[in-house]
Amino acid sequence: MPSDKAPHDARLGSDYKRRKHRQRRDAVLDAAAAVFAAKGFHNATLKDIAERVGVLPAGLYHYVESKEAALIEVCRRSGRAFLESMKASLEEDRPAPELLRDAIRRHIQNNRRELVYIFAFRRSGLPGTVLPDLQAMASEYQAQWEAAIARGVDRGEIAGGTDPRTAAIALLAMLNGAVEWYGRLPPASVDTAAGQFADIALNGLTPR
Amino acid sequence: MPSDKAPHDARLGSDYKRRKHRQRRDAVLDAAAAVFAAKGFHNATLKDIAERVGVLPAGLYHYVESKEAALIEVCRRSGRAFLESMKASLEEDRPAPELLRDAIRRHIQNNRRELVYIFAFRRSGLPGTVLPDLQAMASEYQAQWEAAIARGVDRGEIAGGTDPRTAAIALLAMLNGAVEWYGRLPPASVDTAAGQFADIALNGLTPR
Amino acid sequence: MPSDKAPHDARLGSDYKRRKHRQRRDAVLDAAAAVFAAKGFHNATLKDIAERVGVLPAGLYHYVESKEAALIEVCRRSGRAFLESMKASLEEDRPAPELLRDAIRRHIQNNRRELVYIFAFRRSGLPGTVLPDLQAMASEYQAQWEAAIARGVDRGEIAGGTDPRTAAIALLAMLNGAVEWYGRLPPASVDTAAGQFADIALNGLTPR
Amino acid sequence: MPSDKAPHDARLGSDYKRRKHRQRRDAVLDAAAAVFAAKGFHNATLKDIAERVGVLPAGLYHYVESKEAALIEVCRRSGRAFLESMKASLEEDRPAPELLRDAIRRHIQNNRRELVYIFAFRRSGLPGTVLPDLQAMASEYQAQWEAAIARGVDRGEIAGGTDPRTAAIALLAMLNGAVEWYGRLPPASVDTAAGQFADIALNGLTPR
DNA sequence: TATGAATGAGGTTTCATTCAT
DNA sequence: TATGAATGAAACCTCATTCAT
Repeated sequence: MPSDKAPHDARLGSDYKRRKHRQRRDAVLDAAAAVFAAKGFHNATLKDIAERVGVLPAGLYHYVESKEAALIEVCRRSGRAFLESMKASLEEDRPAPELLRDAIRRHIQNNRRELVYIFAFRRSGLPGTVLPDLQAMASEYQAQWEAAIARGVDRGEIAGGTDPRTAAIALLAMLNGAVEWYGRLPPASVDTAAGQFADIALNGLTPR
Repeated sequence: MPSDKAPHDARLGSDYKRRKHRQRRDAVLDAAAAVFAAKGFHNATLKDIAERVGVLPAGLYHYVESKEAALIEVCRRSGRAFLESMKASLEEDRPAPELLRDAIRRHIQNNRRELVYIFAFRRSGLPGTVLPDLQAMASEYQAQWEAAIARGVDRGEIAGGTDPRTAAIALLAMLNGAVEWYGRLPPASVDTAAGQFADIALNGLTPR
Repeated sequence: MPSDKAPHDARLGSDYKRRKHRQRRDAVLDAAAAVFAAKGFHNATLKDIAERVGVLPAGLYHYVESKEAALIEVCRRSGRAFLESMKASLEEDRPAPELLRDAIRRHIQNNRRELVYIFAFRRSGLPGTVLPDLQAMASEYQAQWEAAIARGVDRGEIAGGTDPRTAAIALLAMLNGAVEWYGRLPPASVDTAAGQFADIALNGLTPR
Repeated sequence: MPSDKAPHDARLGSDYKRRKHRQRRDAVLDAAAAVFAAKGFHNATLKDIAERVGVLPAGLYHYVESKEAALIEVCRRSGRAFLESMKASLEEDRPAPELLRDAIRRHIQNNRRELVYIFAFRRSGLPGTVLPDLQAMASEYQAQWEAAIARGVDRGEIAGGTDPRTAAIALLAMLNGAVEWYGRLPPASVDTAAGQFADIALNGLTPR
C-alpha cells in the first residue's frame, strides 16, 4: 500500500522498487559528497549535484529532504564507514610502530576515497545542524589513535614521556594537512608520500 | 584640486583625512579577514563583515570595490606580512634543529594572528581571480622551508636521505592541520602544543 | 536523456513542453519589449516586466539569462522582423512615388507594432553589447530606402538632383520623429497622419 | 542676514557671493543638461555630473535640491530659451517658404545647442513631475509652427488643403528625428543637411 | 563651500524549494 | 519518477541623499 509521504521515506511498494530507490539514493548521496568536497557546502549548488546524477535539481527531492539533510547523511555515511575501517586497523595487536605506519597509510587512502576529511575535520562553515554529529565522530576517531599510542607507550615502543593526546593530534594534523596540501594527486604519489610521512613521524627529522 | 575618483582609491584631500581613511579601511579588511576565515569566502556575507565594523553593508563600499576585491586585498596583506615575518626566521644561520623548532612555533603563532592559513593554504572554493597570487605565495613559502631543511641535510643536522621537499610538506601539513584542528584555543595551550609538535617532528615518536 | 542545461536553453523534453516554453518565452520578450519601449532600458525594471507577465521577477530567469540578454533578444527579434517586412515593400518594382507612399505607411504601422524604433534608432543609453547589432540593422534599413529613392531618380520619378542618402535620412527622421511625437494614438488617426506625411514628403508644402 | 535654509535658495549674504553662487549653479545645471542628454535621466548619475563640474556628488547639493529638481530646472531653462528664440523667427512677417526654411535651420541649430529636444520632445522615461511642464512647452511650440503655416495657407504660399496641425507635426517630426539620426555630427554637415531637409519639406521629392 | 562617511531604498541575480503535470 | 514553472529569501551592489566636519 503506497504511503502518502515523500518518497525518501523509502516506504515503497514492492521489494524491487525499494531496492531501485535505494540505489538511486546512493548515487545521489555520492554525487553530493563529491560536490561538497570539491566546492564546499555553501558553494555547492543542487544543480551541481543534479548534473552529476543526470537529473534536474527538483528530481533530487525524491531522495533527500533538503540540501542540508543531504550533507548530514553524507557525513554520517562516510564518517561511519571511515571509522569502522580505521577502528580495525588501530586495534590490531601489533607493535605500535608497525601499526601506526599502516594506520597512517590507510588514513590517507581512506580519506581520499571517503572524502571524510572534509566533513569530519573541516567543520567551519557548515550549518550548525550537523556539527554535533561531526564533533562526536572526530572525538571518537581521535580517541582511537590516542589508545593505540598509549598502548605503545606502555609497551615501551613509543618514547616515554609522550603525551598520547598531543601525539594523536600532531599525527592527525599532519595527515589532514596533507590531504589539503596535496589536493588531488594521482594515488601513486600520495602513497609514497604517505610512507615518508610515516618515517618522519616515527623517526623524526634529526639523525639517529 | 578635488579628487574625481571613488573614495576607496584613497586619493583624499588632507593628510588627516587620508590617515583616518586608511585606518578605517584597515578595520574593514581586518573584519573581512576574520569573517572569511571563520565562515569561508562564499559563506561569508557582507552583512557579517559590516556588522563587525559597525556599519551597514553599503558602507563597506567606501573602502573596497567588491567582496572579491576585499578577499584579494586581505590575502595579499596577510600573505605578504606572513611571508616576510617567516623569511627572517628561516634564513637565520643556526643549527637546523633549533631553527626549525623556532620556525614551527612562529608559524603557528603568526598563522593564528594573521589568519594566513585560510588564504594561503586552503584555496579550494575561492574565486579564480585570487588563486594565482595565492599559489605563488604558497610556493615561495614552501621553498623557504625546503631551503632550510636542505641546509640541515648538508651539514649533517638532518637525517641523511631526507627529501627536503617531502619533509617540508610534511611539516607544513602538520602545522596547517594543527590550526584547523585546534581552532581557536587560548594562546597558551597552542604554545605548548607547538613545542610538542616540534619534538615529534624532530625526534619522532619512537624511543631514541 | 534529461537536459543538463538551464531552462532558457530550451532543450526541453517533450514537444509539447518545448512549444509551451517557447510561447511563454515569447510572452516574456514581448513584455520586455513593451517595458523597454515605454521607459527605456535603464529605467525599466525586471519587476515591471514580471508584473506584465504575471510572475515574480525571479521567474523571468527561466526564459532569459539576464536583463541585458533580454534586451539583445528583443532587439534582434523585432529588428529582424521589421527589416524583412520592409524589405519586400521597398524592393517592389513600381513607380517610386507609389512605392514610397506605401512604405511610409508600412513603416509607421510596423514600427508601432514592433516597437522597433526604440531599439533600432534610439540607441543612446543602451548597453554597449547591443550597439553593433543595432547599428548594422539601422544601416541596412537606411540602405534599402536609399536604393528605392535612387531607382526613382534614375527613372525620373524623383526630382533630379536629389541626394538619395539625404532624402532617405529626411524621410526616416520624419517617420521616427512621428512615432515619438504621436506616442500611442489610436491606430486610425496614425493612419491618416501617415497619408498626410506622405503627401508632404512627395509634393512638398508649397503649391504646385 | 544669512538664511537658515539650504544654500540653493540663493538667499546669500553679499552681492558678490550671490553672483558667485549663481555662476556656479549655472555650471552645475549645464553639466546636468549635458549628462542627461548624453545618457538619459535614469542612466545619468550624480557622480557623472559632479565629475564634469570638478566636485564630488555631495557638493552638488549646494546648488540643486535633488537630481529631479536639476532635471526640472534644466528643462525649464533650455525650454524657455529655445521657445523665445524660435518665437521671434516664426512670427516674422515674411513669405512662408522663406520663413519656414529659416526656422527649420534655426530649430536644428538651436536644438543642438540647447539640447532641448531631449527634454521637450523625448519625454518617455522622465519622472512624472516634469511632464506637465514639458507638455505645455511642446504644445506652445507646436502652436507657433501651426500659426506660421496657417498664415502661409491664407496667403496662398502654402498648398491649399494643407492641414496646419498635421503639417506642423510632420515638420517637427522630421526635425527631431534628424537630431536623433545625426547624433552629434560636426555643425557644418548638419547645416547643409538642414538646407536639404527644407528643400524636401517645401518642394517634395517628386519633380515639379 | 566642499568633503568623506554613512545610510536606505531599490535593483539584478542566485538558489533551495514546492508543485502541478 | 522526473520535469519545468514558479516562488521567496537573501545575496551583492548602486546610487541619491544626509550630515558632521
